[in-house]
Amino acid sequence: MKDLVSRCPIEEVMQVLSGRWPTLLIYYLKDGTKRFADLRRDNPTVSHRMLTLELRKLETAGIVQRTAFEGYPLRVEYDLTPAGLALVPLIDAISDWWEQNEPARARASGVAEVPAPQVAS
Amino acid sequence: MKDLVSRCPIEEVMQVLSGRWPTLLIYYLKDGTKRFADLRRDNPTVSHRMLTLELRKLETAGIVQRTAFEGYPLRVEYDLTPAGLALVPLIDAISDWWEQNEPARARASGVAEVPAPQVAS
DNA sequence: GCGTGGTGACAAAAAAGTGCGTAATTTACA
DNA sequence: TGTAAATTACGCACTTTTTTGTCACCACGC
Repeated sequence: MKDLVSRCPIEEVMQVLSGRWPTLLIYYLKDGTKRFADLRRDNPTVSHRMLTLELRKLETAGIVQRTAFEGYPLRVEYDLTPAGLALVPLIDAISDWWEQNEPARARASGVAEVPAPQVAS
Repeated sequence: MKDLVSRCPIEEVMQVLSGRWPTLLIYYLKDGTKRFADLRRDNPTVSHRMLTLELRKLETAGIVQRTAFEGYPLRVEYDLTPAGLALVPLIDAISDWWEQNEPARARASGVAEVPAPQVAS
């Protein structure tokens, strides 16, 4: 993560969406407003440090809206922004693609044949 | 990357597509058959070790087709599989989404206001 | 002795987990 | 009634784990 800016947009998006959590968090937030503790309950394997870091990243990327309320006990709400909502069907599409291509994966992880053993010209 | 299998498909795809190289490699391969050295020339910053590792990953994921020819000098060709080709427009869509949401990002990285300072009930 | 497409060992760097502290209020319990 | 403890959403320092880079080496042919 040297520089946030790169030549092509794909590199930039992937800096945000790469990793286990970003897409998962987007999925959980798809259901509506969530609080920090809610998201931890949704996915118990994420550490609180990671969760804050990832949420901040999604926030600065304009995907997640963070709303902090004054007073104790603390209360912070997370929502998808309109941009974040627009991203959901795109992630869905990739998810569907993955499921549809399961047979292709099965084939690919199978035999590794040498298809055209060529003779030197 | 503990186990390759997880509950939901998104987690699985992201294990393959996460990182700088997977999507970039798919983009370069979109133009047609490429050899190992071609891909290194396309992106000089990837180390040869990373390139082999990433290509293997994409291969076992059924995205890339590897074709090795007998004889010296060695010759190995890489292509997108039909599944890989089907993935291209989906990545494109996310790339477009990213570009369209640049203004939203600009806003998000701006001020962080406290919207509703609530009084205790 | 360079190019080709790798593999493996080791080192550096990056990412992620762990545990502690913080604030004010609520609740738990003796 | 008093006090200890839990809750909430983190920040910070430290350690562990994972990822990535570097270098050397292989195979052969020109």
